Amino acid sequence: MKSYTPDGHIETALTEKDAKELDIIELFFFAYRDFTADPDMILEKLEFGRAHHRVLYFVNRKPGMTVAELLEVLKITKQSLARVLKQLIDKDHIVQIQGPRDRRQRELYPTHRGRQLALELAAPQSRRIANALEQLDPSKRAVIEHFLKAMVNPAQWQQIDSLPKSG
Amino acid sequence: MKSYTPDGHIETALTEKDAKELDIIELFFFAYRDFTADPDMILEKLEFGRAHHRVLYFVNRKPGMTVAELLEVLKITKQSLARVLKQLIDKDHIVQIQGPRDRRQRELYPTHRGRQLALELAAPQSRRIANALEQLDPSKRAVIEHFLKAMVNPAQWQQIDSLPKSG
DNA sequence: AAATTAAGTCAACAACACTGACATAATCTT
DNA sequence: AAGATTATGTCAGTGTTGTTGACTTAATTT
Repeated sequence: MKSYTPDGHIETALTEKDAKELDIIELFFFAYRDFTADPDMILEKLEFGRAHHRVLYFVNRKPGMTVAELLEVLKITKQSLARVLKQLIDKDHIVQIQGPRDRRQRELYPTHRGRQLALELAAPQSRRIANALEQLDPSKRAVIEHFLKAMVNPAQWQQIDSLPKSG
Repeated sequence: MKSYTPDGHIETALTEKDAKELDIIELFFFAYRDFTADPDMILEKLEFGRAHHRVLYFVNRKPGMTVAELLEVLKITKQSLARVLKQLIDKDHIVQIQGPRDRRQRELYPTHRGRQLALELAAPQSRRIANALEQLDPSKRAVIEHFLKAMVNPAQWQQIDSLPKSG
């Protein structure tokens, strides 16, 4: 059914017959694109980028996190983290405190400003999610969460589970 | 309940009480991180990046797409697309054909090689999704699709709807 | 005392995005 | 037919976010 042209190019679209789950592959792309676009606009005004957002987010979710833990979650190198973290510290969004048990470690905490910004950045994302869930009946929430968690490598579920629940 | 320390840093974690849907915010982050990691490994060997993947994907999904259409979907500038597209053309994954109606346009088509690579890149992503769905009963598939579509800006639903269905 | 670990730093580099300016060819408008 | 607009391509410069590799410092472990 794949139609070839004289010069060898393909005119037939790739569809579900060729590869499964294409619809979800592209929905995931579009959803993530728009999901990140909202905070990006806020960050631009502060001369921060998406990398700053990620650091700020996780430090707020787990205050006292060490540098090594953060690197594990973000899956980037310490040199890459260094620049971004330095800027967040300089602009008084995060502070580093020498680890009490092991004084080589640096525990990361948000300042009041850092907490405020994290909340401001979370707001449009919460709104987008709440809006998407509203169109579903409440029992469906668990389905979404289960699906998303199953999309994550099981080896890293521990990262998710280590974050605090609603409390 | 927010506990301040003498020097002003915050030790209390950000939780659902402070901002809604945090669990889905972070699940979305982790899921997308791992979802893109699989094709990234394949691309590395070919000296391609994630940008090449996105171009190749959409050209395969809608052969004959023009440059302008692609820019709209990817939300990048033509200068940014140029480099990546040139490399895909040089390495014989995509061809450009002068538009038959409007000869200013360049219609983009995958070559056989380009189709093969698109399939190879889609494979691990399909597998990951199929595996995540397997743990749910089949009726739940529609719930996921509905949720993901609702996460996309309605103004861009037309981009999703313009892609070919299984047919 | 020696080895290892946590973190920081310097330097070079690459991918992928951006802005602004300009060129060419084709189409549309008047 | 002339002029304006459109689709694409290209050149040059810049910024963010990532990489590798090498080295330092201080603290902890062996």
